Amino acid sequence: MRANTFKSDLFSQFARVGKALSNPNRLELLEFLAQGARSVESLANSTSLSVANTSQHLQHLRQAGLVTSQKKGLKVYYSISGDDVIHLLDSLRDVAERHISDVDKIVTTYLTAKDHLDPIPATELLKRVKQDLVTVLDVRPKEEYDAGHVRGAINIPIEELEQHLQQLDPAQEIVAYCRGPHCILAFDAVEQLRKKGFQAHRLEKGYPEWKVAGLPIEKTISTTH
Amino acid sequence: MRANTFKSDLFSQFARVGKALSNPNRLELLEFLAQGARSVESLANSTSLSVANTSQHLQHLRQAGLVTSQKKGLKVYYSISGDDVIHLLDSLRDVAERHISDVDKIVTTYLTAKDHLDPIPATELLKRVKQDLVTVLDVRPKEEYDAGHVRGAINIPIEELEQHLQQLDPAQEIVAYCRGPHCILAFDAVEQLRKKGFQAHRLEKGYPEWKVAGLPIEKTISTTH
DNA sequence: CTAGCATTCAATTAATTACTTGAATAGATT
DNA sequence: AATCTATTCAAGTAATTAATTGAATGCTAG
Repeated sequence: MRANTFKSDLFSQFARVGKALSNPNRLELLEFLAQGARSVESLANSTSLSVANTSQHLQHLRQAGLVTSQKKGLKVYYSISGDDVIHLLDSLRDVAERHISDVDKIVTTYLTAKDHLDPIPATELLKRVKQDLVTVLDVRPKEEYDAGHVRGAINIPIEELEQHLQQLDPAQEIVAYCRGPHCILAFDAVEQLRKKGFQAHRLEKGYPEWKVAGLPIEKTISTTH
Repeated sequence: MRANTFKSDLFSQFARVGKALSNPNRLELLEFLAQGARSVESLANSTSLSVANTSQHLQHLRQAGLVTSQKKGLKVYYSISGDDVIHLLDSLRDVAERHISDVDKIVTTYLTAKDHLDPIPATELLKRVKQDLVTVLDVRPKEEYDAGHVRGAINIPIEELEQHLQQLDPAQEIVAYCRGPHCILAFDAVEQLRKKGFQAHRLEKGYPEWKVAGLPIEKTISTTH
């Protein structure tokens, strides 16, 4: 029957994308890639995976159409295929957050702060930035910041925050962001900053969402090497 | 390390949703459920699955938060958990369509018509409806039409289309829709109608997308039974 | 053109998943 | 209370998936 094989062929294709999203390690790789292109080795170092295993997962993702790869010199760089993939990941997290009660349990178990630290939406941040009311703080590793960040944001990786507090104006509100709505770095940063007396908030989502919304970004220019 | 178990715990939760989307049969069940609530038996009849197997898949979906169940009399009715799930499914299909070349291959293999039969977007249909320029045709089974349909649409299930052509005004444009952007029913309907000399087009997406966009719908009132 | 490096491939093992079959449960109907 | 009906549970098999290890490939730079 024409209609039935068409249907099952199509659902099998859609399921390939679902399969790619069905492994926690692959989801972590996608979150890293959403920040910018990365080599296999670099990804393996950022996760707890072996290089060979990382490579296999990346190929799985590529076959599902979620990432693309490009060889540059000795290294192979993987990137997210498009903005639609960022939206898909956002949708996935959104559904999980709304309908799986364990997600909320995990967040409240690991984070002491109440009501998720009052996240502020991107549009609101943009407004305050224009009035010069806030310091925007990117707490991701330098590598990710360099690959692209919210325009005007300063970068203090979370591990260095305590040592570099003097870079921050105690009189001005701070809005911290990182990789996405559930990335712990910004949560941690806000907690630390509040303890030190700063007025700190978390950006509702992360850099990838800011970028695909078409909001202003900038990159650290890298010289050819 | 606090951050790492938080992260892997969270990604494991998100992966549960991915897992639920990783099986073609579950995706088909979700597509049916997106049309309206359905009993296990009814879903088993609409698919090629046994009742026990259908039940297991539905439980898998429920554990991932994608569907909810409610017992009414003898039967258990399953429903989509929320609009966010419809968006997730749309996002999934969108990514697959854009980045997996096989998807386009399948569509063009099974469908002779060129450029996917000129789909018209929902906003455009709404405009033409207001000017009374089109007949909106729902070609899904009556059960799905009754559970909810585009306001003003008439229902002729695809198998009955050939016998009921006299219900359609040959002078007016026809826009056909069904379960979603890749549902074959509307493709078939447009093909059939064009052969008979009608000016027919396909609605770009299906009923679930129309509904979650907040566009006007209506339901067939069912008496209690 | 050889040595070194990043990535991929191939083979294996352990774990998970899909589906079938038949029995069990929990409500509704007689 | 006994029976019927829709769904779920439980056990078993076949198939798929994740991760490890070590070898192979394909560039690059000396």
